[in-house]
Amino acid sequence: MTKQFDLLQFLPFRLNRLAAEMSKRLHEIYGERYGIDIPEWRVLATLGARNHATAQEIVLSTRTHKSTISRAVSRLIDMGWVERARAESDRRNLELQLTTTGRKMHDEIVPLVLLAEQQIISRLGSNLANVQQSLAQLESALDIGQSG
Amino acid sequence: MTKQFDLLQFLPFRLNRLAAEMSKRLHEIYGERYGIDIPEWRVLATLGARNHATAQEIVLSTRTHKSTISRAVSRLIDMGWVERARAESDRRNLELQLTTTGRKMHDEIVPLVLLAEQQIISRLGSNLANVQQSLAQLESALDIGQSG
DNA sequence: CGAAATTAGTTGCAAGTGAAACCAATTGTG
DNA sequence: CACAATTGGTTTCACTTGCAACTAATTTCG
Repeated sequence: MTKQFDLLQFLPFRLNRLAAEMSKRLHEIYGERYGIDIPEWRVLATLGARNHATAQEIVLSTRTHKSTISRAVSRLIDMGWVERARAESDRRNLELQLTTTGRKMHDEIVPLVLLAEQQIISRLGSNLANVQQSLAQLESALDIGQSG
Repeated sequence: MTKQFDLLQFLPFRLNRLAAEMSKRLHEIYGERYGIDIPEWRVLATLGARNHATAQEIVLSTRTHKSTISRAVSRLIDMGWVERARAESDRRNLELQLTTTGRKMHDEIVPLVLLAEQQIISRLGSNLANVQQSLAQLESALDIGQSG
């Protein structure tokens, strides 16, 4: 018999469990109230921060599959939150940006998710800096660039 | 305009991205070589550590949905890695345990995944203790019990 | 004892996802 | 200039998953 293996101490498992629990809580907020899912939220948040971006840029910065982003963008366009136009520079590129409505929704949702994050963060107390540092170290160990 | 929201610094997003990257790397090891997926691996690892358990116990300790565990167990039984028998004590319970083959596969796979974990961990260097502590703090902040 | 409630596990169904094939527009090169 | 190669994005398909409804075995309690 090999040395006992402890799943509960296994790094990938712990990360998975933390991420699943956190996503679930978040989605309870923006999912129910605004009818969007996680990929749509990521698009919204990215466009909110950048003002405009192509789908490809969103793919890279969020590390989400391009077909997932494509579908999320389509839905946001259907909802009237996002608009799309061919870029002048390279007409293959479709520049995305929030509509007035999209901006309004973004500005409404962001404080809610920040509040939810804050509730977790507050429970970390003085360990917050430590945790943030650890996340950065893990990202670095996994070659996940800071900017995507 | 609200204060800019930075997705890349957002705790849930970072956890998701870390977990996704880690799972992907792990699955490249046991998935390709042994033809099992993540839920099956979780069942295997749990039974390997406990010798026997019910599906419900695996559900609780891995925090995986019971239908997912049910299907993973079925496949492992089909593969001849796990066997099942009604418990004497409470005949609703189906006690699961590894077969001889299952134990052999477990003992083969565990060193491989531990090696993969070790490669990440080694890149954390002296920060390892710090990271482990942070994970425990996050688990605690999210009310994820240590034992499931 | 027997009906109602409880608990373990399975399965049908609908929704979401990634891989790969595909389409569209542009750019590079002979 | 035309055609191959590249790049951005979409869609089809197969698969996974969670939820909810279900079956089965057991326990509780009038």
